[in-house]
Amino acid sequence: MAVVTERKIPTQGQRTDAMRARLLEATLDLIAEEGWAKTSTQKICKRAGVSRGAQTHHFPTKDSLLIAAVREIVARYQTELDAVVDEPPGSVRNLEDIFDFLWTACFEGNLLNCWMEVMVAARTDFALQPAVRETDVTAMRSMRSLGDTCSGEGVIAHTSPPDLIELTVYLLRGMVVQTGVHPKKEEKRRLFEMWKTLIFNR
Amino acid sequence: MAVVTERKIPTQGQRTDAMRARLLEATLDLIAEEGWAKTSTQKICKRAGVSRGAQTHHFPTKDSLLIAAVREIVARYQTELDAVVDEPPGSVRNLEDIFDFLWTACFEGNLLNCWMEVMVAARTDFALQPAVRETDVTAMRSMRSLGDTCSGEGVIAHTSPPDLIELTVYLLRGMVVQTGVHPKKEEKRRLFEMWKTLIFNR
DNA sequence: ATATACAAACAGAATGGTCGGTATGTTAAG
DNA sequence: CTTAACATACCGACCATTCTGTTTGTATAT
Repeated sequence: MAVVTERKIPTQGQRTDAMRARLLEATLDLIAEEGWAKTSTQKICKRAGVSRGAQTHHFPTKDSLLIAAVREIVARYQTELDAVVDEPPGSVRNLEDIFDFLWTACFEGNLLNCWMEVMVAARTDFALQPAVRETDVTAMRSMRSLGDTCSGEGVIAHTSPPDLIELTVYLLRGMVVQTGVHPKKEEKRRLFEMWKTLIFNR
Repeated sequence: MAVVTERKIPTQGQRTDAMRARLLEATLDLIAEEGWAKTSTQKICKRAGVSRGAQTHHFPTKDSLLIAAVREIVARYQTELDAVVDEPPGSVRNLEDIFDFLWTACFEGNLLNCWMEVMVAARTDFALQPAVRETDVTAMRSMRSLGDTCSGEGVIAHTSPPDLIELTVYLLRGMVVQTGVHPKKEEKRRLFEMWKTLIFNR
């Protein structure tokens, strides 16, 4: 009844949060390392150090766990995005800098690899498709909006910064998939610089 | 021993060829419809109307069948490519026409969907990776070489037609993956036209 | 006759889901 | 404050299904 500021034993809410976080972390690791298809609930439990009973308690079905993982992926990506938005507070952003951020966000870490796994899987998994479509639409909208407030330098007729950003996102996604089997990153970097040249250096 | 020109009963070579073709056809259909992960040997046999014994005879392991399917996919794509190369015999090709061909080759049929399934799967499937890498490299080389003999119009400093083609391939691959969960093809078409504008109309 | 093409049954492993049981946390009455 | 009643967290085993690969047997082509 009295206000208890410190707790020695974890409350149930904390326990659920911790358990869900551990399961999601293991799920994302497995998707990144072994791919979507080989990610089974049993492996997830083993990796997370969680009993199968606990997993089924928090996520009754495999789909519910995977959908939660999908949302976790885009949530983390959105976090990276927000950090960029807030970095220069109020300053005018450079479209070229946004391109470079998209590049690093694509090739640092394995979030994008996870996301490509998810998108390809969702094409033929109708239970997964709504969540993937919804999250991808909002993420794409966030990235496009990065171009709303940037300076208009390098803009050519009939091209808007948001459209250029979306184009770049597709380009980078195509690159990152191919990198999975043929990791020549420098070659991709060269082509990406050429793409920037086409836009900015006329 | 005598030369037999007509055969009422199929020779063994014909039988094997027909059986392998049926199995590969069913495999490609399944990859396109249900995705790589859900493509099992049992479903393949059922769809091809082939007993499991026959399948294991021609493809002792699942990997051998899938690798054959991988090669079949690029072989069919290469066929489409060759048709374009031979179409205007000796004439100078237009780079913009090549772009349009890449677009249609990407969004007509489901070969590209199959290929994206394969590439994503190969990232974490080391048994598959060599075949996928090899076939992808040769296919990319073929596509790049389409730009060798084309007219140089629209070429900007430090950009060569082969490089522009490779960039376009990555872009289209990123688009086709996203189309699997969000089939707004007209929007992609609009962006693709913008892409061409950036390259050709300065 | 012999090698190949095909068929069918079987084995062993892995998967996702369900279920009974136990421990721990939460709440409210005495 | 204690304690009883309840809700939630967690555990491990079981089940039916599906998977790949092997093996044994039969038919057909050479």
